[in-house]
Amino acid sequence: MTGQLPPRDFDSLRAAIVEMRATLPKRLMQVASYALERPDDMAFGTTASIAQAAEVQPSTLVRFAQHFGFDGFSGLQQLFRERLKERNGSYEDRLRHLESGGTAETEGVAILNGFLAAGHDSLSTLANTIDADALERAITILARAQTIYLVARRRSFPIVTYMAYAFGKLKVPCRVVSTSIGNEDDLLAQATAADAAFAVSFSPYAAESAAQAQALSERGVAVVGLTDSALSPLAASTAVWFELVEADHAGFRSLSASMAFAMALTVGVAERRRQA
Amino acid sequence: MTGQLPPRDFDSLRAAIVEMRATLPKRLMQVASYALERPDDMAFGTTASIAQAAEVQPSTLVRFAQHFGFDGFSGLQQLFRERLKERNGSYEDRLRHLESGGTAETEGVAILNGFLAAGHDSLSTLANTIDADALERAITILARAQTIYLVARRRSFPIVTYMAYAFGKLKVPCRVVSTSIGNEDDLLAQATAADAAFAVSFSPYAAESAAQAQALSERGVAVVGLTDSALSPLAASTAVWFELVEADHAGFRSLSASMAFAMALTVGVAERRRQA
DNA sequence: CCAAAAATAGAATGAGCATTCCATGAGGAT
DNA sequence: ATCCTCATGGAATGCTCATTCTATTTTTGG
Repeated sequence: MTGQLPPRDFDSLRAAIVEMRATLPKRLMQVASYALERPDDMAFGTTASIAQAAEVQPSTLVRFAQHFGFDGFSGLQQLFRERLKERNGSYEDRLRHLESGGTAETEGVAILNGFLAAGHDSLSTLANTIDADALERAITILARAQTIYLVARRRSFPIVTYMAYAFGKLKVPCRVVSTSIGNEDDLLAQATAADAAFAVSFSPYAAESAAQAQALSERGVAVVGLTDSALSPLAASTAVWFELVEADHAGFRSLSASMAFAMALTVGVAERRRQA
Repeated sequence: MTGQLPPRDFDSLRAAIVEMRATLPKRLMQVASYALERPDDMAFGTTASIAQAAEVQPSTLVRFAQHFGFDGFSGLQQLFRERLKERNGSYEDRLRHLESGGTAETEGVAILNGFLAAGHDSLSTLANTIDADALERAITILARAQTIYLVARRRSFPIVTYMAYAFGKLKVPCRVVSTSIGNEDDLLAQATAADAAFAVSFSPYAAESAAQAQALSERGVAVVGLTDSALSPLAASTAVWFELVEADHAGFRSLSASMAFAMALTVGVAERRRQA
């Protein structure tokens, strides 16, 4: 490709990269990923700083640029700079475009916008209602635990699935109390007062989740709860619980705020354990 | 002014310039005018190029910067660069606002606010980048399917878990291609051209997801993809794919926007099927 | 399994950069 | 009028940058 004309703008470059995806050598691919992932940094950085961030050699950046027909890295970087400038200039344009486009909105986009609006609402509500003390206590409880038991069903299940994934990455021992073998009770029987649990249950409440939270609580295992109402059966048997109401769109709720909360709790716990 | 602290952001600088308007020497005034008039060029230019454009000496630019408390021109230029970045996404803006406003903020709340800001940002980005046509096509493909196969691993797994739950409620036949029995291939072997699949894969991409999406695609099953980069191995074997980049907080990403998108797609498909 | 080709890492290089320095010029006070 | 102060122009400087070069590793093709 070296002999050809270089892409004229950022979108062309993007297209060229996508097209060559299959044939691009390893390191050049690394640069390509970084370039598309963090275009702002590409615009401002130097070969040295970008190379370090992308974990390649500075010379690789030059080879990458030449691979796409540029003289050197500088020519490539110009594309990223112009992109930033243009984004700025046409900012109002884009807003207007969104507004006008809003009239000819397809049904799919209308639904998506509904969920996006609901997501914003949920996140804002959570920001305003969060109890800082409760959050600290919850982090303390979970950070102290030997093993964290994660209890959830149905709609709440994805939340603990994600937490389990993140905890795993962070080397925090946890177990999802799940049911494909049907040995949940055996699993829970292993929990001791040195452990802790995190239980999630949204309306309509799954009876098992509440029952398991209660069982754990009675055996001296501290339970942190996440639910959507003070009347939730979960609230009764938790040491700390949080109320989180996801805004709904047309009767359906997404998990936008719950996921943000779950990640905050997960990272908070890992951070606390790291400090200790 | 030379001894004082430099302005922290572009607006502060602007205010400082306006305030000193009367007492600023002639050449420094010239620089000030140029800086406010063409901030983009200030962000990208070199002392030489800017000096020429503003019709002053390079050293005047340095003196100008020092006059406002910076070490040199580079520190001043940083303000103009950050201004350009922030215009694009208000994420960092908001984070800094949260930082400055939250005086007695506990660590847990700080982390949560980070994820909330990231969530808002992700949702906004999704709203701005969604391709309405692609969404309609995806809904059409999935609505026509006899059975929808859901492919995802690791971080993406909670998304399809939730979709499976919601599809179940909505009486749309679907199957999560998951692995506790290890019969994934047998499961996929049942898929025909009358079916369709939805595959999710975020970096770092799980090889199995991409492979399964490709296998399905090769057998005539239309695949709708959700990923975070045009370079994702998933993009190669999909009939329609969406790029969704979750903003991160301290290197961790939540699934706020992904969940909103998943629900929009789910409800959109159910709605389309109801109409047909 | 080997040879040829391509890709890569890392040091070397030269150009261009921000910055400093100093001589000169302008303006105001005594 | 003469000094003093501060702004200015422009050359000098040292440093960082993008780029090139070469030895080595990895990949490709017979």
